[in-house]
Amino acid sequence: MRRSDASAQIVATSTVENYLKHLLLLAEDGETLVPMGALAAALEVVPGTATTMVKALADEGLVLHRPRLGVRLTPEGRRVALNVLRKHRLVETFLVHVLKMDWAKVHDEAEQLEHAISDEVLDRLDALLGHPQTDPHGDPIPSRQGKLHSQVYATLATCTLDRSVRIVRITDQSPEFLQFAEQHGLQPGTALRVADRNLPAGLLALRRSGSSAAASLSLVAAGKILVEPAR
Amino acid sequence: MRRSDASAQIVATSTVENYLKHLLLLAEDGETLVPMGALAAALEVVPGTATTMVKALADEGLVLHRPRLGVRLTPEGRRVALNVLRKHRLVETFLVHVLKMDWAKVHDEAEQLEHAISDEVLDRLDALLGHPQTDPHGDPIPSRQGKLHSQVYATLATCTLDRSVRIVRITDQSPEFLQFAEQHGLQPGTALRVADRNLPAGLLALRRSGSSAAASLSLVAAGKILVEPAR
DNA sequence: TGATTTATTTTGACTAATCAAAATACCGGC
DNA sequence: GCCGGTATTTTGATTAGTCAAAATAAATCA
Ligand SMILES: [Mn+2]
Ligand SMILES: [Mn+2]
Ligand SMILES: [Mn+2]
Ligand SMILES: [Mn+2]
Repeated sequence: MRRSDASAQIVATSTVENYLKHLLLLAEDGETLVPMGALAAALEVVPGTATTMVKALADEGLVLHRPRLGVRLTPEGRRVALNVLRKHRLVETFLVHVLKMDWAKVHDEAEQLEHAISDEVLDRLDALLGHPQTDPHGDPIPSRQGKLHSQVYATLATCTLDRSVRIVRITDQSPEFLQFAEQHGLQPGTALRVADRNLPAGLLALRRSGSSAAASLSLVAAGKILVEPAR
Repeated sequence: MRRSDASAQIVATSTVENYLKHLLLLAEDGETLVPMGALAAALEVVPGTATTMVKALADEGLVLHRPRLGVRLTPEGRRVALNVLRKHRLVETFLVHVLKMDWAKVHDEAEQLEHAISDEVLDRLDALLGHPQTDPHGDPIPSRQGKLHSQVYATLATCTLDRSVRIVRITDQSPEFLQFAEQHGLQPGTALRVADRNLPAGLLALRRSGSSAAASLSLVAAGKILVEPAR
């Protein structure tokens, strides 16, 4: 007795939710086929496990499995995935802005909470936080209607030299990197410019706006920091 | 490689946490043996399932199983159970006081969240809420140190006639009863008195303090409302 | 005491999720 | 068109948690 009309709420286990969410993160557009190995790596399971699970998800109509080629979300799977991602990012925002938690710790916390909060709590959190567009790391929060407005940005590794830019997003969510970024004041909102790039050395020099303080950063790290033109 | 010293955090699944929490609720003192059937009923599983699970918990040192007599928490099991109960009741308090949710709905919500929040989030919620002693239903919140101060109260069914009393706790957590109680202003803090008791009819008449409004209540319902002398 | 009822435990089977390791398909190079 | 390497799938086994139904123990009644 399976239901699949629009009104029926899918009852997904947290394992299923995690598979769908990671598929969304690995192919935001929803068209690209995600290779099984990439999905398995993201979920930290062996490839065989991912294959088995994906076939089950395909039976439920949540994903499309092209054997040996890859897997992608169906519209229904995407709907569920967007809702989980919205919970994840709103929870992170709550933890940082209301509970004042360290932004380096909230990802792991939200990894659990995203499966435990109801849609009603989600809505109320959203209202309490003033309907934020992005989470503390600058990651866009899917709208209630399932729109994920994901722009393409330059990074500190690619932006124009000596042009003032503002940090909009940190793409490396690991506690280590976030801790490091915070210590150097590299957070969404920070205005700065790249004073110099030394490609052979793989280094670049930063200058904070309205301050003479300088800092240097590796090209690899710089590539994880998305920016937009300031002002 | 099992650890069981004080510093080691037990890694309990949410199933295990639910078993331990319900054992605590069924025998707050921690001495009484809980019959297997009572535990199974509370968890909504068949008795055989409870027996199997209890034997596993006994192997982990979380409960003491006296075959055919019943089961009770060990000190270690009680420690875990108190922490889960603290999470449950602080989450309920947060949902009502901060997110303004209906007090009839928060129990089911907290049933999931109690397994998803970390001890750090717990502490921060506690601070945000001003270290509350009781949840919205008047249920006592175990302290961080694991003290559960559970007083013995009179109920509206047993308290002195025509003496002004204050509601301190509603023991029936079902949405239906809580909804009903709210509609009649029967919430912790409410001051009132029992104007009359008609035992044969199983009815009693209430009079709200500072108002001439009267209401009648069944004895069964009245027994679920705990009160203390007002003032 | 013996029979009947009730509570508990045991047994066997099932589902979801996982891993290890073997089998298979596909790729690029020659 | 075969060969070796890589990615994927398949197979078989394991763990946590559950139920149905049979077996057993204990309590109650005659
Ligand atoms: Mn998760
Ligand atoms: Mn984030
Ligand atoms: Mn629970
Ligand atoms: Mn409560």
